[in-house]
Amino acid sequence: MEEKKERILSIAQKIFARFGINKTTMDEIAKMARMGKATLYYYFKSKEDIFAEVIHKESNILKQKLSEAINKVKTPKEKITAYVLTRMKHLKELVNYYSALTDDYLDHYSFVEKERQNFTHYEMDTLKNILFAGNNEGVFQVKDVDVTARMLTIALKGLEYPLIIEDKAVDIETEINLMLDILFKGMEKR
Amino acid sequence: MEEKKERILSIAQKIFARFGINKTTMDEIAKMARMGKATLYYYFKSKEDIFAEVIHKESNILKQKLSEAINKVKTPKEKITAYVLTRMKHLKELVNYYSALTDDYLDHYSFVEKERQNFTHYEMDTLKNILFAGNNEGVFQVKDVDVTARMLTIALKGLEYPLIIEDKAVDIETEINLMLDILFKGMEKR
DNA sequence: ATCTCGACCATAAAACAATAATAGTCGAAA
DNA sequence: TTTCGACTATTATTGTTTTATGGTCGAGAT
Repeated sequence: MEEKKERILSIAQKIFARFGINKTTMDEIAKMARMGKATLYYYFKSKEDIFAEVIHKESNILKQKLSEAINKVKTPKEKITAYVLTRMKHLKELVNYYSALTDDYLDHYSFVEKERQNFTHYEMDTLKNILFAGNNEGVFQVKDVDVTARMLTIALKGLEYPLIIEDKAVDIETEINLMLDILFKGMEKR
Repeated sequence: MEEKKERILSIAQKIFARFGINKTTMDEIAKMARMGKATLYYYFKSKEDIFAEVIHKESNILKQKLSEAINKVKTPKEKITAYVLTRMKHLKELVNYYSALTDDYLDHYSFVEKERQNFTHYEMDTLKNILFAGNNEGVFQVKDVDVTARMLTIALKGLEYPLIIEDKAVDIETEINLMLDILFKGMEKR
């Protein structure tokens, strides 16, 4: 029954978010889901497997939110702005996924690596498409779309840092907008 | 005798670089310096103290290299390029300092935090000065110098990541130059 | 068949004790 | 002023026992 699986996943998601994969026990998940531990193994192969699915779910949520945000606006500039802001906004909410992307101790799980690559791929693809469209519409004049897309992801990576330490003195959204202003001016056709 | 202190520091620097602060013993340092362990305590208060001075020394080396690189060229654009490339090039060489900036397990040492802040301050100051000069010379037209400088540091922070995993497929220097091209275009007066 | 679980096992983690390493001190001496 | 051997108090390591936990199985419920 797919519905039960979902229930387990959403419970596990919360517990993982709070304690991480190591400090979360199968008994805990089972108890919270009001079922025997053995039952979990009827629906999932292992603890890793549950975690992997949680990560995957969160990853898809983020991708969906990003795609939605992009489609809601028209111009390439708006799309990039929407992308960056949406990414910032939702990434920290998806605790498990975020920790999968950043925590070193999760490196050795192959599914984590797979999910990371998958997202990087999506991110690069999406940004490249926007840049291409911008070029075609005559808004941008980006020579090397690949490099520029990579540059954007690098900048996004850098932005995660102030996001974590959440320095209240800095208004991240304003900051991002000013930063994008410069980037846009650099990419604009003239 | 200040010279002896220097000798101890430069020996400790090498050992710390290889084994980190925890796995380095005072006996080791003493033996390498061909002196009794107790003598170390004549020159330094503690092991932390030695490490702090090593960090401080490396931090100063980096600052000096950066200042040199900047002064060697004239235009603001050249200065920024020189800054970024010099930073990339030398940061990974200064092993102890680099690990102080990045390793979480060093967080609780107050001198590490102090050194981090100190460097961030230097970095922001230096970049801001270049941007100001660029504005005054009519090369740049940067509205908010503070935010732009912060943006540059964020981008630099993001660049550290591909630096660590050193993906051979990407030529970092070329990448940086292309990236700076866009940024310059965005900051240029027109 | 599909699903649930108690009882069970093997392994991994925690707790503990005993031992060894190590940071740091001190007084004597060069 | 500088050096260091001998010492101590702490911290880290190692080996051992105990506990916790991931995962299996077969019996029974639906």
